Amino acid sequence: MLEKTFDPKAVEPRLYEAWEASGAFKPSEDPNAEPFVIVIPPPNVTGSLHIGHALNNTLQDVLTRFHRMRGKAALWLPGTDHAGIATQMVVERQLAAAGNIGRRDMGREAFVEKVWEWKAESGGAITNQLRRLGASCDWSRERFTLDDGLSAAVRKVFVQLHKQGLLYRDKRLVNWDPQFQTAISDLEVEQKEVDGAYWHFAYPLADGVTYQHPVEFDDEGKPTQYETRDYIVVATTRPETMLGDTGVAVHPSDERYKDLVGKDVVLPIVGRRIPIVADDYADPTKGSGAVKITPAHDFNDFQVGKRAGLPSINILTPEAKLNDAVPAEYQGMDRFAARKAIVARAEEEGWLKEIEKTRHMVPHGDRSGVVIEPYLTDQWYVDAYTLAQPALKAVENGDTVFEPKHWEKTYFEWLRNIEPWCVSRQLWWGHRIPAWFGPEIDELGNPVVSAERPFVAETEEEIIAEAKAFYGDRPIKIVSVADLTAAYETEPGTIHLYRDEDVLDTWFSSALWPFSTLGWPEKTPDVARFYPTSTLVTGFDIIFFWVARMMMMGIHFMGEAPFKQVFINALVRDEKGAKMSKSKGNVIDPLALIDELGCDAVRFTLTAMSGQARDIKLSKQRIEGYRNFGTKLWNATRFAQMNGCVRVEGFDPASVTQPLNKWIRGEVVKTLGEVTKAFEAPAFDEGASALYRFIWNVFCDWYLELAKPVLNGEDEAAKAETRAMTAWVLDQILILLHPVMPFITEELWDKTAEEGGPARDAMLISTRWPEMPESWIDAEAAAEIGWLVDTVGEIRSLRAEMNVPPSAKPALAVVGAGEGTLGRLERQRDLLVSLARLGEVAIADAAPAGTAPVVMGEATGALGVAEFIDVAAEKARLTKEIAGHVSEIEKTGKKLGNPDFLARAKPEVVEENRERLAEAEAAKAKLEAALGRLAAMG
RNA sequence: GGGCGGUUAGCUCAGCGGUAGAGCGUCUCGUUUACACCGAGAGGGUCGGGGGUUCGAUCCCCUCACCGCCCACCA
Repeated sequence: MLEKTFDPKAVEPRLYEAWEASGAFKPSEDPNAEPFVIVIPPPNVTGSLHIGHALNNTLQDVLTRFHRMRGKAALWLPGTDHAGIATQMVVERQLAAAGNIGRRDMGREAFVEKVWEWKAESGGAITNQLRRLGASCDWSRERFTLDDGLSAAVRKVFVQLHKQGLLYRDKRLVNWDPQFQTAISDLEVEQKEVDGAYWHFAYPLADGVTYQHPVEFDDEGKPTQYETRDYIVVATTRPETMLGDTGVAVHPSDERYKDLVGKDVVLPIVGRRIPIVADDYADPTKGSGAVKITPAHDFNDFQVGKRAGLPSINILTPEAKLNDAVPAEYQGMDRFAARKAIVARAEEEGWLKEIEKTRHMVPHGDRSGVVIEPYLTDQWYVDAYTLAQPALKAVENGDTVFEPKHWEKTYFEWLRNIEPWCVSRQLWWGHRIPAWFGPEIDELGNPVVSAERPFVAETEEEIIAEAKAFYGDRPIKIVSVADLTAAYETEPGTIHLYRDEDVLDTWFSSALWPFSTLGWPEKTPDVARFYPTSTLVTGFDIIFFWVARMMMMGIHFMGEAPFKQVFINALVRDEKGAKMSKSKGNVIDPLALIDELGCDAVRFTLTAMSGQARDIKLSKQRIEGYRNFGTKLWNATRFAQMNGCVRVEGFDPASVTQPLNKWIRGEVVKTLGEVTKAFEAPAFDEGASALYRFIWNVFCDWYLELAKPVLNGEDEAAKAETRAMTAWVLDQILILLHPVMPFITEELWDKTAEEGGPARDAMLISTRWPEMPESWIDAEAAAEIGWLVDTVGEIRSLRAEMNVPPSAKPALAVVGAGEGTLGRLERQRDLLVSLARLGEVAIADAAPAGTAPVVMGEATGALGVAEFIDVAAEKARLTKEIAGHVSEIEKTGKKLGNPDFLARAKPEVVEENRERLAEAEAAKAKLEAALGRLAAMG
């Protein structure tokens, strides 16, 4: 006999092990089985499971289990990401906290060693947590972005893209993170609104030039008064950048400055003469209309500088301190200290014209949190524009479909405006770029050590070969950067190549995930069988970072989009709707919830709430509700057990004769259809609610209650049929619920087999999803049980309203029953008596005195409640009910009285309304008759 | 500035062209041998405002308001 409640803690680890040991997590090797493939969004290898992972992975597991049960070769491929910058940051912090020397002092090799140590220490945590979630991943195929196979894929992709001209080295402005001292991509920049100011500076004109500047205007905005100026005003939010100014731009059509174009200003502090240029970028309506140009430290200015032929002067070190390109007194000064110093000096020297306080957006590194500097460096770029075109097309033409569909707009928006992707990072933890540099060759064929020439190949042998082709007969040697200077001196005739120090953006390797994990570039059976994958389940926050890039790389290298469907799941928030964060302390730990309420409850909650394609506000109360749902199922099974509802070998649901059993059979068919459709879509919430409704509100509330009198009755045939049916329905419930609540269902699958009946062929996880014919839905049985349920509901409601004590068993007289109703009444009499707690049930010609009316379809029941009747209360009740019918009659009557409605509405709608009107009129008549009798009595 | 999403019962949300729904909470009743992590019943909404289309609008269109998010923007 089952315990009173399910004990998840005792069961979960045991079942998980049993599943894994059985090989159920591996895809079927049946060559005829259609593949169903999901690649996991790889969590950070050193991370731990948060509620967002729990949601995302629950949905993936629901899909995987569902399709596995449907007979597909289901593969859920797990793995982890090395998460370059994030992991490096964690380890650096740990080193600092432990009072260790920093990474730069430690050196690259030692530092990377430390990171691997940290990975070894904490790397298993996240995958073990996925196991606790019940994730049925094929662990035998687990991958890590830095393992050998994936690293080979990364090298191959880098080299091929380079060969195809889709990956190149370029000197341009990048988003520079001064804390990590690396370039980051546009996506890793977060705009934050901060308090700032526009500082208006007067730059003096060179050579004594002056001009007339308008200072007063009439109503039409025409200048009425001018003043003579020997300076031009520019405004900036970053005063320190003025040290790098190489020009001032005005709009070509700006009358105010027309005569100044071509003239110079003398840059204060620096004393450099810089030209005033005309450029469309300058907006006459903003500020003074003149804008200072710092090509080396501003993205717009860089473009202006290019067009106007202005030089770029870099004034910053990688730490964002002023470098030796600025006057000595500012060298080595931090950028923010320099800002203050320059403003102070401007004020002192009288060229600070105005300070305009403002709030504006400033770029910050999403990991470091520090202000990003545009910085001029050599980096590797991917030609994202070219790769984006087929990726756009694949979604436009439906090869890949987003669910919900509106996310496609987001995807399109980004890809249509895509910029070159900077993929090199000045970090140590990641895939080292397979590029080596040698000296450039001048016109005379002599090496120029000061100019780098890149060679790109997968191996050093290939590099040497390429270098030979380029440098001719000279001896060629690969050395480390550290040894480079010494090598030049000791081996002057030799060409020295050294490897690029940088690593690749983490997302570069993630972009290959759907095929690199299958073994590509090797031609493995997995690549052939499992690419492209079926559904990607992920959050909208990484559509750009990851989804779009996988689409680009997948199509480019595999010739086919990596997924047929992209399911975007919501973001989980706390119950007040706030984003969870450690600093706010509102983080919900899924593992704590699993400990407390069981994995199944957490999974069901997340599944049920996943319909919200935006925010999920998670509350513990909700999870408790679904824990209760599990208990309900547990106890229903327990009830079945207590009543000998054992599975019967060869039982055929088509053979049942009892209306009750025919009815529940039809309900099972309907539920199977709903759940199957929902998980195929997928529309997880719909599947969850169909299951919940059927199991609790249909099976427990009605079928089992209606089965009780049968199981306690004398009719042995009906009893046997109902027992077998109950066991069968329970089996179907376990199967349908298994993808969402795998543990409790598997446990019950096992326990119910202990009570006798045929042995189980397999664990539930490996059991096939059923198929049932529509013909199992019996309309007559459904109508009969529907009638019974309605009648019971009516009587219960009436009893409650009239305060009939639960122990009282009033008689029921049925008036006006036709042939059909009499038959139903005969067949369902026992159940009606039992569920409505009635005494005698008789057929009568008229309602006896002292009864209250009950609508029973065409017939009327007269419930003998004389002793409980409070005439006034009953009058009020009847009057209220009649009023309800009257408003219904009015509404429907009005509709049916409208010729336009009759002419234009669909016939079935008109018919439905006619029926509704007739029913309401009949019910009203019955109740009015009862009210009349009551009046006569009272 | 551009875009996306939202506004339905006290709360959290379904529904998305033909009688307004669920869960939780609230109130009343209940020791009917599965379950109090339960059962029975009840109350509770002019579906954000205003227009329009339609025989009919919570649902489609327009518009306004408010909330949230994404992208762009540091003169």
